[in-house]
Amino acid sequence: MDNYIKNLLDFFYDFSSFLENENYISAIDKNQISIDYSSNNKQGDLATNFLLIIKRKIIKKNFDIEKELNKRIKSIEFIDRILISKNGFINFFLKNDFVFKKLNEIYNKDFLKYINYGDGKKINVEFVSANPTGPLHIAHIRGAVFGDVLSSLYSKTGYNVFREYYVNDSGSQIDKLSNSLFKRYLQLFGEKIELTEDEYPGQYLIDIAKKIKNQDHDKWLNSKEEETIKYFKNFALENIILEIKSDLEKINIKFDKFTYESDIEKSNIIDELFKILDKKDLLYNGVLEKPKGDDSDWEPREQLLFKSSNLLDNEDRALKKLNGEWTYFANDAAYHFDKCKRSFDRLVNIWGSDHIGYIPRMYSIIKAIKNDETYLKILTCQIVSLIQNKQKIKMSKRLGNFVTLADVYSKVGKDPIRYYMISTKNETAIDFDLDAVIEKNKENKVFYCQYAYARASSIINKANELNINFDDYNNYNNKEIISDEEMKIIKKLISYPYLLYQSSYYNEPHRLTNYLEEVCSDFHSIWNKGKDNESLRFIDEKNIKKTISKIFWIESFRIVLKDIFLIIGINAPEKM
RNA sequence: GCGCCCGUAGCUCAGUGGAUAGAGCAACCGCCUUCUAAGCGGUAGGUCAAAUGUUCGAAUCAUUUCGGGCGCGCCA
Repeated sequence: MDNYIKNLLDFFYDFSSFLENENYISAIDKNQISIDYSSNNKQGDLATNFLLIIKRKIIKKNFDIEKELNKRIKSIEFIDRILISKNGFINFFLKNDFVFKKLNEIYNKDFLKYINYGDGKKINVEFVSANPTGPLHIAHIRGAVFGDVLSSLYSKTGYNVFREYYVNDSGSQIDKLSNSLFKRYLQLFGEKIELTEDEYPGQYLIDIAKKIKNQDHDKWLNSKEEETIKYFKNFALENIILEIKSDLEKINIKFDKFTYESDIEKSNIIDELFKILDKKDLLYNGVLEKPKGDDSDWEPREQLLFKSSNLLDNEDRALKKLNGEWTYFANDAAYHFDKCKRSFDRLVNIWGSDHIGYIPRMYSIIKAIKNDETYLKILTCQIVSLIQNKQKIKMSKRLGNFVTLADVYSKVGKDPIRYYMISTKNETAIDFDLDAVIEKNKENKVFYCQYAYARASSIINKANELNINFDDYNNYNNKEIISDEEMKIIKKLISYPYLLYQSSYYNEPHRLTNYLEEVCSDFHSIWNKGKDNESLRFIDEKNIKKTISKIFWIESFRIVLKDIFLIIGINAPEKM
């Protein structure tokens, strides 16, 4: 949190303690006191609800709280004056000198010291983790971008971030994948063999089969079955994972580690975890209740269960399949145990909304291991529906009609994808109208913000050409040469560190794009005022003093924009 | 049936205890002899799904109802 906001909060904590100690008011919940940037800056720069909180708690009515407040507030050096509104808000006006001092911190990129809220802690962010049974499609992009931007945001706010992808390269889905690939290979040799309904029909497996044919020719037509299956499985996985990595790189996403489920299975980490669970009396052999929904082929069977209902889940969960293999959950639990052991201070998972039902059991595992309910945080992304020809497209892997990341990338490019995917709150389901994004750039606000950056850059370049030197800036009295509109944008710029803090704290990167659009709108507006009125232009060669004070905030504006662009992973073009 | 998410302008979405509910797109009217018009200014557009409650104050919290989405076996 930026220090002056904290100072102000502390002031009101102290003030309320004073009022309580003197029995002017009864005890209040201090957490209810808030300091916010005002939505309407005519009423002030910051506001607090303090008086509203204590309103009902007043004991001694003859004590003039406002008078006492006015007296004490003078001790805060950055407050120019306060204004108490009719409805009870206390509005603060910042001193101009202070505002320019904070702007100077932005200009000197000296603001990060206020937002070191991660304090160097190690945080592991697991995201995407799409099954390697096919290329990434539109639904995966959201989680990918969200996880990546959130990670950058954590870095920015002082965390030591580790990006990780969990590859489910094991289990029956992978067997189906290699079977599908083998059938495609056989088809290339004219064999009349069809995929079953639950196998993978996408074109990508035909392409991979062709690769095998080109490389090995008919080698696998008559080989030993066991060897063949193994070969096709590895070949499919290797190729698909490579493609996934390359797709992610297209939109600038890189991981520090890919962890493979098959490696977890091979290690003894599952046994290790189970010893712990057993010691805590959380394992037993039992029969699960009959499921709701479709239960046509269900029959009661005894199996190894995790007593998650004792922890944070509403029922117990299976760990072992009837055929003796571990369930997906057992492996994933072991994987999380492994992450716990790798000395991270926090774990964050980004999951698709289709895994929401799975959250309580994973929290239960972490609680069993760490006895800490905050160690792991699972965030979910709601689905992205694709709109084409004004209609929602139902995507299905089985039908093979999903739109891939590569498709979307080739049509709109990296920046619009990233910007769009991050500008909506992760828990809102979104409709992605591909036609609109392709046809009209305007539909995507990324260009609006980048254009503001390009315009600002052109000013700076021109100033450089004119050899205008910013060093004297702090000697000037800027009040007289900065307009109200410019003051407004400057005040928004100095709130940037607080924005970073809040976005990181609430895990909400979309706050960044909201802020961007606001500040860019202000900038475009000021720019156009200079078109109508020459005296409002940024560069005036006859008045270098005025020019420098304008350029100073424009450069600060660029610094903030570039900083945000970097976090959300888009380009900062100096020309458009 | 149960769990989670959502319902805000014609469309896509912000706002999630605070002041007169916002933006973009679409519509309409203006602004390029100009530091970049991918821009700006203006007009129009709202029962914040509904009801009740909590509160000094509710789009925001609680309860209920309606509507939509995603889940709910030993799949992954």
